[in-house]
Amino acid sequence: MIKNDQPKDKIIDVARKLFASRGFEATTTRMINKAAGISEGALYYHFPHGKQEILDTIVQQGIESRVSLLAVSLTNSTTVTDIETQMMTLFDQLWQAFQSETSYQSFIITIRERMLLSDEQSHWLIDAIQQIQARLSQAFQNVEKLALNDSQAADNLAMIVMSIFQKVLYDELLIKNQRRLSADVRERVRQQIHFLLAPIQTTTN
Amino acid sequence: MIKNDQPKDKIIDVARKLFASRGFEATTTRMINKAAGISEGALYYHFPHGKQEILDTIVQQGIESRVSLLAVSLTNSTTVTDIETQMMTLFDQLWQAFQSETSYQSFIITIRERMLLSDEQSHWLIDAIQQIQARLSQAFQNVEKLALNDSQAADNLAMIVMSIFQKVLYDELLIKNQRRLSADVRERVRQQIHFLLAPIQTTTN
DNA sequence: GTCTATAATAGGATAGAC
DNA sequence: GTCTATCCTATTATAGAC
Repeated sequence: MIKNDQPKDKIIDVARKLFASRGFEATTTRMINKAAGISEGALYYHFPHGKQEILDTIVQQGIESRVSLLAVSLTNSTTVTDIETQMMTLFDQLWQAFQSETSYQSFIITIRERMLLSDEQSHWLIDAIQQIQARLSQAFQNVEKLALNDSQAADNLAMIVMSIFQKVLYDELLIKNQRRLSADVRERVRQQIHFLLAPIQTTTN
Repeated sequence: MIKNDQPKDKIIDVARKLFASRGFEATTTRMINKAAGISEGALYYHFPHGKQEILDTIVQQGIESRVSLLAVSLTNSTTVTDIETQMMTLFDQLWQAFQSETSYQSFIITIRERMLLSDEQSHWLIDAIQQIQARLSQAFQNVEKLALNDSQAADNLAMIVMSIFQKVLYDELLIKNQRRLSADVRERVRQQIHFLLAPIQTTTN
């Protein structure tokens, strides 16, 4: 994360912080100006359309950054030694995409100000989750160790895994306002994954 | 739902609608006055502390109403004929708690304006879900048909079931702004529940 | 208990100098 | 490209008549 000292980036940076902590409507242009160390007029030079344009820029940047972070790699191999471990790696990668202050803030803003955004902008998380889910389902089908009857079963398994992950994301980030992943929460996820996968693994481990 | 015509209730009613659709900060007292058909001064007679007091009242009422709606009944019997059916009934009950316009609106407000609320107020959903989860775990242990090794397993199963439900609630209500439960979404939940329970049911059906 | 009128302030946005 | 000064409107909240 290169801190660009250009005023435009500075404005985005302080505005993101303010929008995340106080909300878009409660943040005034004067607050942004003061925090960015610029004057009343300068803001409208960089963002002629004012506050809304700053919001759009923040949301758009955030989505782009997370989309690339969420392009997770799943080893499609049939010789996976530990599927559970791989699932936890996937979970950690997912969590990682919301770890940096910037990611976290723009995530909060994107969810909370959804009525000010386009459907496209507010649906990004569901879309991203669905894409990972599809690739997860594919990966499950290629794992011979799993006793899955058909592609429908793989779909269901992938959906359940993503539900477990997503519940944690929503609860911790959105409701509890908790950016750090506690060992406790992670352990509970691990146990659920273990419980879920154990009965459908073939006995020849 | 008795529509009370008292001005105080009318104010709460229109404010809830406005807060849900436009957000708290973007809603002015003038909008509320106009929509409620009262004058500038009347609002401050009923709510001396202004907008924030209205918000608190709405959130508090919403939590109380949902807490009672979420006091779901689980038949603790060991002779359950169809556990899957019972899970779907639970899901429908859960969904029902957010179905009425009033419930839906105050839910949206409670999540979105969480920075203006106390931790207690914003944690209610997680707490409610956890309570249902605990009773669900207990119920699972009492069902002989399920091949659950220990209480830990029942906990995990209950957590996974609630994750499946909660993901749907968040996605549909919060992100998609979709209050009606589509048959498609419900069917996907049913399949996941089936997939989850099938392998751990004893063969002697 | 509800009204009208208005005070006091803060909001977004712009003009024009430098 | 950045500043100061300011316009215009909207905001919350109150005073005082009825």
